[in-house]
Amino acid sequence: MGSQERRARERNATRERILAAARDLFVRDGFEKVTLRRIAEAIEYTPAALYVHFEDKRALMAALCEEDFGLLREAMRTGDAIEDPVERVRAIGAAYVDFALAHPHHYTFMFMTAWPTPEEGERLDAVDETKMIRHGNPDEDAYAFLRHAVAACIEQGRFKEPYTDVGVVTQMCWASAHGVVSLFITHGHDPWVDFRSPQRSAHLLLDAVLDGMVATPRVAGAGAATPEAHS
Amino acid sequence: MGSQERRARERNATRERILAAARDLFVRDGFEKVTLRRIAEAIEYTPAALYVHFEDKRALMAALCEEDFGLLREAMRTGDAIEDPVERVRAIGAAYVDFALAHPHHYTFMFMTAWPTPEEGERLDAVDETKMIRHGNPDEDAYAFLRHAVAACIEQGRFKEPYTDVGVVTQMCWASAHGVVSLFITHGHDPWVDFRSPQRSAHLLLDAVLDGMVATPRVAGAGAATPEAHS
DNA sequence: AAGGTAAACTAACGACGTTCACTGGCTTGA
DNA sequence: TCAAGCCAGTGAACGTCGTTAGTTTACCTT
Repeated sequence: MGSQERRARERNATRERILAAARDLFVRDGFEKVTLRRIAEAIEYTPAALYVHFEDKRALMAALCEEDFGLLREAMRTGDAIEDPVERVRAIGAAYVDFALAHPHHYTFMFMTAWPTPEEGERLDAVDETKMIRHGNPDEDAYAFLRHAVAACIEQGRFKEPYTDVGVVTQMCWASAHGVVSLFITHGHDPWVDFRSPQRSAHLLLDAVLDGMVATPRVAGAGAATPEAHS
Repeated sequence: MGSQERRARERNATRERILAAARDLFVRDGFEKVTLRRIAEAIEYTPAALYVHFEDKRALMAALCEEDFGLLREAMRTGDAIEDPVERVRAIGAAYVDFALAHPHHYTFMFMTAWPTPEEGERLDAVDETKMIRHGNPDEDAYAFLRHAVAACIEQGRFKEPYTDVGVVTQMCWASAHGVVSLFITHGHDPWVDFRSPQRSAHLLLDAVLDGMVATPRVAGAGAATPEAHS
């Protein structure tokens, strides 16, 4: 019977309707306005109905972001074709920044929300696998992607000492992009700080960092270390 | 009569007791565990009593952080004696990072929490002055402090093109420190990212950035651009 | 001693996430 | 064909939260 499949399809459809309603509120009003009751109301359901499709609110939000963070993964592959690893890192950073600024609420949720640390008691057992994967995977992907590009830089001897630890350098690059966009998201509209274009700041910062790390800043290379490349 | 003064003193004392109880919960359990009801219970008061001393929860939290952020201001003055402006920026960054890692909950609240943006309707009138000052002032101070050091660098021609915009360069430096510590705070304990010492990463990042911006990286100067200065 | 002031209390409101017993329509198998 | 069972969704409640209005209580002033 295809009826089972139809049921599964219907189930998935309402799941998607829930996520769509949530995304609607999320993108428009931000994280704290997304309420199970509001989501339910939007699709003319009862709040309790959402628990048929998601374990809890956090799982719902995670699923929502996981969907949209496919875009980040895809965007970061922009640099795939670039053979020069330093330029690839630069391209990845630019894509990352563009994504963050295009989806500030998602970005806030995924990269700027400190989840309650597993409280001593609840270790491997209580924290079930799906939760870990849901939360960790999307950006692990992105992280691994950046790390791979950084590793290529180091393997080719493009970075001088002491910038030869893949983990540390990856975090430095990540932090450069994250630092600019997250500051802009939280303080970009504060009146007391004259915020310029975050894109420009981020590009300049990544340029400066890479310029500071490359072994031979102004040698033939591939034009890798000329900050004027971005305006 | 000194009775008025005594009343004021008593009033201030309970205000401090409230803040102390809040800080206790805050430092130990983090932001979302700090509840007006819990604070009140800790000092054997009723939740409603807190509204005699603070306008609302946010004002209470802001007052709490404002107190402790005096430490940040003080810590950042460490570099005051350093005459070389680039080195001063480096010292400021180091103090900033140390503070953030020493007070992660405070740091999260002040620099990583996106406040609800003034919603179109409520502009200059609705958002009253005290709120603005309470929120903006502590880190504006720190921001102005960093900005001043950066301006000295630029005035002395220490940074090459295109790193000559005080605002942009200040934000780049700020973002470098903030990027590392905020990533560490949110993702430092995630199993899927092998986080190294955030201090080391932050120092290296700031070194790389400054190294990438200084006009003549390896010239007599003042040893300003040797990343090995920090391990 | 009477009146005023202000800190603190009692009690409640509305909104939140979450739970649990239930219902009603659909699928299934005899 | 019809009883059994499954399961998406309901209704009502629980405990928590921030916040408010009205009231009490203790002290100060006159």
